[in-house]
Amino acid sequence: MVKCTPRTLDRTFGALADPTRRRILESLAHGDRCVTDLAKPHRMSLPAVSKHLRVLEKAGLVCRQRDGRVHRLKLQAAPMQQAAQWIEEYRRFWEASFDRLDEYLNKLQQKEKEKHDSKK
Amino acid sequence: MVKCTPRTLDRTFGALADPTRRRILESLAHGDRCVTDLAKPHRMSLPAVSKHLRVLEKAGLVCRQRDGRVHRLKLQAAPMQQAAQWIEEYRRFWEASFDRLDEYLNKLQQKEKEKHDSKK
DNA sequence: AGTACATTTAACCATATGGTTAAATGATAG
DNA sequence: CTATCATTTAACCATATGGTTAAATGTACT
Repeated sequence: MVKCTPRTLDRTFGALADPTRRRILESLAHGDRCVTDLAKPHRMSLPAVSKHLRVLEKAGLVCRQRDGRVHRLKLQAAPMQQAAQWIEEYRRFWEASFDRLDEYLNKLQQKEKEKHDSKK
Repeated sequence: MVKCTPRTLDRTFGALADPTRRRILESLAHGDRCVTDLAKPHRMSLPAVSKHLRVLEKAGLVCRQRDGRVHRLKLQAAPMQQAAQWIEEYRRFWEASFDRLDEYLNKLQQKEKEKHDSKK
């Protein structure tokens, strides 16, 4: 269905591994923005943000539409789908671990209850 | 529900951004393995694999159980859940883009058909 | 034409990453 | 006790990453 080379996953996960870039994507989820606007909330220089945008662009997570001198950035979430699919393969593992956690917590609660009962 | 600091996501996505580490996780999905076994399929030295394992361990994606001189590595997929949740926020965007792709492909097909019809 | 704005490029720096080989650690086997 | 096996640590190297400031580019305004 979705073609997925390792390189693509490298770039996608790599792009998502930085908090600044994730915040940029979050901004873009609320609508297209230009570079300056995207940079505003971050305490770093414009060129730094510009670099982050290039990383996102190379990962295909963002595209850009030049409109005069302002660049309008647009979220392109499609590559995330592949990442999500990759992760999805492991769902049963974390669900299993939560089942074990549940089990553990239930046992703990049971013991507490028994202790409480024995005091009466 | 699931506590999720940015640091955690950094480490999780960062760990997943390397193909060797993803292959290691895939191995571990089939069962626990020791370091030497995990290293075998990779064309790199044991210390290199050892480093990757430490990255995975710091990200909480793997835990280790020393049994004599062999270390038994075990998959711990729980941190992936947070990553999956983060990505999930963007599902509507990639679904929207696939809708647009569908639309586009349908139009294309329609045009082809018209061309074909006019030739008759 | 000249100024101001949006953005990138260039040059640089510190630290992180991914790999190597050689040596150290720690456990097992003979 | 010694040799061997599993693994890590140390020291090193090349390249990547994430940031900076200063200069360049390209567009808009008057």
